[in-house]
Amino acid sequence: MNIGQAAEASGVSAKMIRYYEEIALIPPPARSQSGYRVYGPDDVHTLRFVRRARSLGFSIEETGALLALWRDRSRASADVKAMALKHVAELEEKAAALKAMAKTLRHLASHCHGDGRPDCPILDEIGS
Amino acid sequence: MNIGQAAEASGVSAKMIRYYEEIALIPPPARSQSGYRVYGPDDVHTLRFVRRARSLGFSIEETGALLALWRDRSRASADVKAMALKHVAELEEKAAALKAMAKTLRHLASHCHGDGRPDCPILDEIGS
DNA sequence: CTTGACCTTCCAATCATGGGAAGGTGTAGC
DNA sequence: GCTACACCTTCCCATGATTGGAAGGTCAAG
Repeated sequence: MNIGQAAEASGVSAKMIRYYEEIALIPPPARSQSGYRVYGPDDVHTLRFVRRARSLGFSIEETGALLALWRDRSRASADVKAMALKHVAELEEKAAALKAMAKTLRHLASHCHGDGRPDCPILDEIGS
Repeated sequence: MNIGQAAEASGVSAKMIRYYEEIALIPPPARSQSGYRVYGPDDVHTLRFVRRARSLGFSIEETGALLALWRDRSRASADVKAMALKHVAELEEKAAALKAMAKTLRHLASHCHGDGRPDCPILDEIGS
């Protein structure tokens, strides 16, 4: 299958497939006589793995590490678990930061009349 | 005061002050005879406003809009409140997305032995 | 009058992705 | 066989916010 069909089948855009190949996240696929990239089911499988890892918030570099673990049949599951839990902690930290921002801002907004008058504690507070 | 002192006083790095000026988020300051940027207390005040808006998660573009509202004494507080609440919603959406990722991953990790054996449901699930 | 801390501009890199140009290829219909 | 169109190739550029560094000018203290 060509890159467009692999994109369709994996949920990774053709652009990104080429990019992942360029940065060596995935191996270069076979080529047809005319130079077209040719993908097989295993390649699509790998691409789907990458897409899911990315959708779980892993960076491309982390995704590469996960891929290596995925392909290494002899790795210890403890390695994978450690990486996952470290990532969970990072995700929760980021989520908490965003929620703290939202909380602060919602608090400020609750003190703002929100009518036609110009006085607004939100801006007053940001600019104080 | 020079840019280094303005950076110190505002909490915005000298690099970013120059960048904000370049993209016209803030007005160009006065210049000394030798070409050094010269900042006054109002400039520092503006920079501090920018820093706080950024720390509340507003993009630079949104920060520019807030700055315009801040300087416009005749704006309606409703405009500010609407913008703030829209931003709160976006922040909460992003936080929820991160938490969903964390939850999924924590769930996967809870089913992983995390010992020396190779079988690991985390990778199995990502790659299925 | 030298040293060191500061300033200037310019250029490049980061991370992940998308957009588009210029040109080659594959296939369907006529 | 020719034409149209969808697809492929590589290459360069843009995003958003920030940091890093190089090359060179300025200022103040010793």
